[in-house]
Amino acid sequence: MSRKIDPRIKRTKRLFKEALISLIQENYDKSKLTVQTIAERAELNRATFYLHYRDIDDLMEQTINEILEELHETLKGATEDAHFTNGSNRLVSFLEHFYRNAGLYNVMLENKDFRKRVFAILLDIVIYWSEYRKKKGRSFNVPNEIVAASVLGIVTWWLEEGTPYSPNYLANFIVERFK
Amino acid sequence: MSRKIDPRIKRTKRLFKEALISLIQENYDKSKLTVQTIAERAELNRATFYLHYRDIDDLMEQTINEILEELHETLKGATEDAHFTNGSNRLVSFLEHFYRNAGLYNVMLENKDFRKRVFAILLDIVIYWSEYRKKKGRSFNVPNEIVAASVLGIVTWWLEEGTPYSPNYLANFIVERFK
DNA sequence: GTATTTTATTGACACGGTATCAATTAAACA
DNA sequence: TGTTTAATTGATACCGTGTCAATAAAATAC
Repeated sequence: MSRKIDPRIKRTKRLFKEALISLIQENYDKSKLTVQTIAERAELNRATFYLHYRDIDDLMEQTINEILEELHETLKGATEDAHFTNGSNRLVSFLEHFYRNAGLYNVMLENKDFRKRVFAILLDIVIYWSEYRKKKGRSFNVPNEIVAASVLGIVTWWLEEGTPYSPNYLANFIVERFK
Repeated sequence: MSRKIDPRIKRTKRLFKEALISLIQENYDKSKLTVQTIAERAELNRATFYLHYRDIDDLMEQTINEILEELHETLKGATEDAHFTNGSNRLVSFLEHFYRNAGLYNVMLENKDFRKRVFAILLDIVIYWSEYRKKKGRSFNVPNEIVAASVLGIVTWWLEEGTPYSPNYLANFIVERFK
C-alpha cells in the first residue's frame, strides 16, 4: 500500500497551481480562463487536469486553501514573538503577507468565498486587538465585525491602488482610525 | 430621419436588462450565465441579443451605467434639501439606495469596474463630509481615500450579511467610527 | 533489475454555448 | 399604404468541456 504520495501527483498538482497563479498574476481575464490555457501553461495534458480537479473552480478552491494556510502560518509566528506596542503587530504581519503577494491577493479578493475567509481571519485579529484595548480601557464603540469589514475595505483599496503605502504606514492609518 | 428611438429597441433593451437583473437577484451563478438563459428569461430570441450587445459583459456594463445613473439622481436629491445635522445625510441617502436594491448591489459589487465607480461616488461623499467637518475644526486624521475605502468595506459586509442594520443605524456606526 | 502498479499522454467523441448569416415575418413611421 | 427598420427563424462553423479506451512512462515492490 502506498502510504506516501506518488511524486508525480505532487508535481502535477504543484504545476497546475503554479500555472493558475501565474495566469492570475498576469491579470488574465478570469471569466475567459480555460482548462486548455491552464494546462498549456502547466505544460501538462488537458486530460491530466481532470484526473485531479473537477473543474477550474475546484482548482481555485484548493489553491485558495494553500494560500490561506500560508497566511495562517505567518500569523502564528506573529503571535508568538509578540512584543506589541499597541496590540496591532498581528495586523502588521497580515499586511506584510498581503504586500508580498499583492498581485495575487488583489485578484483573489474578488472571489466571494476567498474574501469571506480573509474576513474571518481579520475578525480574529480584531477580536484579539479588541481584548487588548479593553484591558487598557479603550474599547471600540462599534461591533468587531464592522471594524473588520472596515479594515478589509482599506486593504482591498490598498491592493487595487498598487500598495501606495508601506505595510507599517498603512497599519498606522488603520490604528489611527480607531483611536 | 428617425430622431426618436424606435420603441421596439427601447422595449427590447429594457427586457434584456430586466432579465439580467432578475437572474442576478435570484443568485444565478454568474460564471454560468449564458446568452441563451438571458434571452429565454427576456422572452426574446437569442439572435436579437446580438443586435444590441456584443456579449454579456457589454449588457452588464450598460446595465451598470443605468443603475449608477439612478444612484446619482438619488444623491442629487439628498444634497438639495440638505438640513444636515452632522454632514452625513448624503451618506444616509446612499445607504438607503443600497438597502432598497440590496440583492442587486451585493452581486454587482463583486465586479471590479462597478466597485471602482461606487468608490468614486463614495469618495465624493467623503470629501463633501470632510469639508463640512473642516469648518467645524474636526478634520479626519487619515486621507479621504482611506475613509471611503473603509466605508465601502463596511457597506460590502453589510450587504453580504443581508443588511443586518437599518441604513440610519449603520450610518451612525460609520459616523461614530470617525468621531 | 524486473514485474507490477499507478499516473500521464494521446486521440477521439458527443455535447452545449458562441457569434454570425440570409431569408422571412412583424412592427413602426411618414 | 408603402417603405423602412427590427425581430425571428433555421443554419452554420467554431471552440471549450468532460469523458473514455488505449498506450506510454514513471514509481514502487519484490
